Parts: sequence; C-alpha cells; structure tokens
Amino acid sequence: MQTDRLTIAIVDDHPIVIEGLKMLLQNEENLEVVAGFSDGEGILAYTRLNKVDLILLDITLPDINGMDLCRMIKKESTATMILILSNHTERSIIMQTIQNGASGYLLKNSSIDELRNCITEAVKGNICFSKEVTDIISRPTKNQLQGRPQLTRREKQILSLIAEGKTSQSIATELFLSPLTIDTHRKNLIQKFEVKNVAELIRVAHQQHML
Amino acid sequence: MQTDRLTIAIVDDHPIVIEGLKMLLQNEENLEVVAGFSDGEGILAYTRLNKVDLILLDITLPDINGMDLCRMIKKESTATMILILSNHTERSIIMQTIQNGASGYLLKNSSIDELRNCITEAVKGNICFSKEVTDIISRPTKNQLQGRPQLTRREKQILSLIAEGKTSQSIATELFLSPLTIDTHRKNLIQKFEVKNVAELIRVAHQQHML
DNA sequence: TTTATTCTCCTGATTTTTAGGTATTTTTTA
DNA sequence: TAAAAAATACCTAAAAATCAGGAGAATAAA
Repeated sequence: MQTDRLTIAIVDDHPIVIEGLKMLLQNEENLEVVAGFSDGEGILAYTRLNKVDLILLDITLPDINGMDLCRMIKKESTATMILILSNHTERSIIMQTIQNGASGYLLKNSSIDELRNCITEAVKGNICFSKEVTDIISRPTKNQLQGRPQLTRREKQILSLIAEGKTSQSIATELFLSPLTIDTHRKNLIQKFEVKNVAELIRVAHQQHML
Repeated sequence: MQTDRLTIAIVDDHPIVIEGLKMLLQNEENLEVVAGFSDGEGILAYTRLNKVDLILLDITLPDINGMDLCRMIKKESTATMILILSNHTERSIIMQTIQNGASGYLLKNSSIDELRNCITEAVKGNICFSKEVTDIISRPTKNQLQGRPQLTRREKQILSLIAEGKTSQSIATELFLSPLTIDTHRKNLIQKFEVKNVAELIRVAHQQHML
C-alpha cells in the first residue's frame, strides 16, 4: 500500500492546461504534482530518472504521438499508470490508448470529481473512464449502424480466408469448391463493399469489425 | 439512486455455474438474482418482459454468440448493464465485448470481491475489469513485441495507398514515380511483413495498428 | 407453392500482382 | 567523409485477380 503522496506528472502541449491541472490538484491531500511537460521527450527523460505514480497524458503532442509515447513509457516502467486526457472523441482512439497500456481516458471537459475518481481507480490498477467517454464506448459505432453490407454465411467465410492471404485456388481446395465459385464470391464481396480490390476490401472490413 | 435491491440475471451454459453464482450472491444484501439461463434466447425473452439491472453473461453459449447477444440486449434495453464472465483470455475478445456495450469483463476464476466490485462499478455506469483481465489488457500484444516490421517513410506511405485500393499504376502517377518502383516497395512490404499477398498484408498491418 | 436469395459454375479477355533477380542514385548516420 | 540504409528503376515470367457477362440448382422465405 502507498503511504507517501502519489506523484503525478502532467504532459500537455498547452502550458496553460498544465498550470490549470496543477492548480486543480494542489488541493488534493494525497497527490503531488511533481512535473509538467509540454512534449514527449521531456516526460520520457524524466521517467527514466524519477519514479512517477501516474501521468496525465495528452494525445496531441508536438514531437511524439501520445499513443506511442504511452506504449514507450509503459514498456520502461510498468508501475507508472497513465491517464489519457484528450479531446478526441473517436471511440477507436479511446480503445487504442487502452490497448497501448493506458489506465483510463478522460475528456478535457471532465469534472474534477471524475478526474479524482479516475486517478484513484488508475493507481489501484483499474481502468476508468469519464462518464462521457463511457457513453462513447458503449454507443454503437457509425459503422455498426450504417453502410455495413449484409454478407451471407459463405461470403463471411470466404472473406476471412482471403484475409488470411489465401488465393482462390487454395480456398477452393479447402472448401471442396471450384475456384471459379470463389472468384464469384470474391467479386460479389468487392461489389457489396463498394471497393476496388481486396486490399481495400480487407481494410474496410477490418474497420467495420467484420474480420 | 437505486433504493430497491439490484436485480441480476445470470447467463451461462453450465447450470452448475449459474447455481454457484446464485449461492455466492445470495449473501449480498443489495443484490437479488432474479433469473438464470443457459442459453441466449432465454435471457433475450426475459429482458423483453422484465427489468433487469445487470446481467452476468458468458461468451460461450449454445445458441447465440455472447458477443452478439450483448449487443442485442444493449440495443433493446440500454439501462441494463452487462458484465462478461468468461474464460477467454485473449485481449481482442475482451476489447470486443466492451465495444459491444459490456460494462466489464471478469475471468471465471475471479474472486468474489472482484465480482462484487465490478457489479458496483457497472451499475454506476463505469467499466470495470478483474485484476487479471486488466493485466491482459495492459500487457503488450505479441504483435507489439515481436514481428512488427520497421517501415521506411516511403513504405508507410505506399502501404496506406495500397490500403485505399489503389493499383501500382495509379500510385505511381500520384507520386510521380515509375510503377516499377511501386512494385518494388510492394514487394518489400510483403517481405517485411512475411505475408503472402496484399490481402494478408492489409489485415496484419491493420491488426498492428499500422494503418 | 411460388418467389427470392444464395450458392454454384462457366466463358473469355484483361489487368494486376507476385517472385526471382540486378543496379544506380540519394539520404542518413556513424 | 565513408559506410549503411533508403529510394529509385528495370527485367522476365508466371500466377493471380479483376471485369463483364450468363445461368442452373439448392435453400429459404413469403
């Protein structure tokens, strides 16, 4: 268990935001903001020399992409928890930060209560989101609502085999069908997705979580 | 605020698990297990007629895939929170359940404390994982550790153009290069990713968040 | 039981990709 | 500045994919 105050670092490309957050957090008894940086290099260098319990991290930074930075920090010091503080409201970005090791995601307009709560949860090892972010995550994607072509069972099957890099020939052998049949399905898939070729097909299918 | 006891339904294809969970939860003062089902149809029919605050849901079900079921329930009754209780330890499955509207994910060997905690968090609208699951999520993917090829700037650029469904010809025109050059890059990409063709290339690149 | 959909297979021509190479010119970087 | 890496370009041939049609059989739905 933690007896000292939690050490917190803030990374944001707007110095004003850093100052604002410092102000907000200085009233907290069990927290201590020990550093603030406006770029990725700064925090990277800092964490290599100092122990930090938690980092409030912005995605948009001048030098390094916040997503990569997150992964880099986590790789070097697993014990350091990272909370993303960003304005991006796209669910894919949110999910990606979590996959990159972040312990939570807050929008910049979150309340101080939410921030406090997420910090507590994060240091406990939980993953935590602000209310608005939770909404975004559980809201069905645009992709899930619109423009998602209806595939038949066979088409789904063949789509995933194509995604594995298999040729029509080998798929045909695998399914005991004529290669010509596979070609037809392939053609229909390309038509249904309104794409130009398999490369785009796989990209779009992946984006729409159909793979 | 909730004044009544929370109504909970359990869905698992093993009746023993259902009974076990009922036992575990019957000591909780503020909870009430109101139903248990061993298939997807059962819970779907139930939620259409009865209000349920929270569902403990298994992924593996005899009739409907738990992932789809989750989305279906959430679509019909947003207020019903869903906690996934499963043995799948693949991070992609975990992430997918959350994208399908689940409020959390627990492995079946979780402690009763973790379960209790996640239930509380879930009804508050938070997303919550058991310790082990949190570890899985924050652990870097195999893909991220190994086999993530280093691409040059040009290669990245051409990769994304390929993903847009463009042919070597049109990419060449766009970049004022010889189509033969594009072919070389294409060849190198396929080599670096150790894949068989562009279809697989795009899939793998996407999986590794390189698109 | 009709109708509609899906799955199957076909022809034939054309385009694109893939798999081997080799080789020169720019950039980077040590 | 010398060496390494990246970007450029070319060649040959085979393999695979794409386009544009049609068309019969099996299933599912109305």
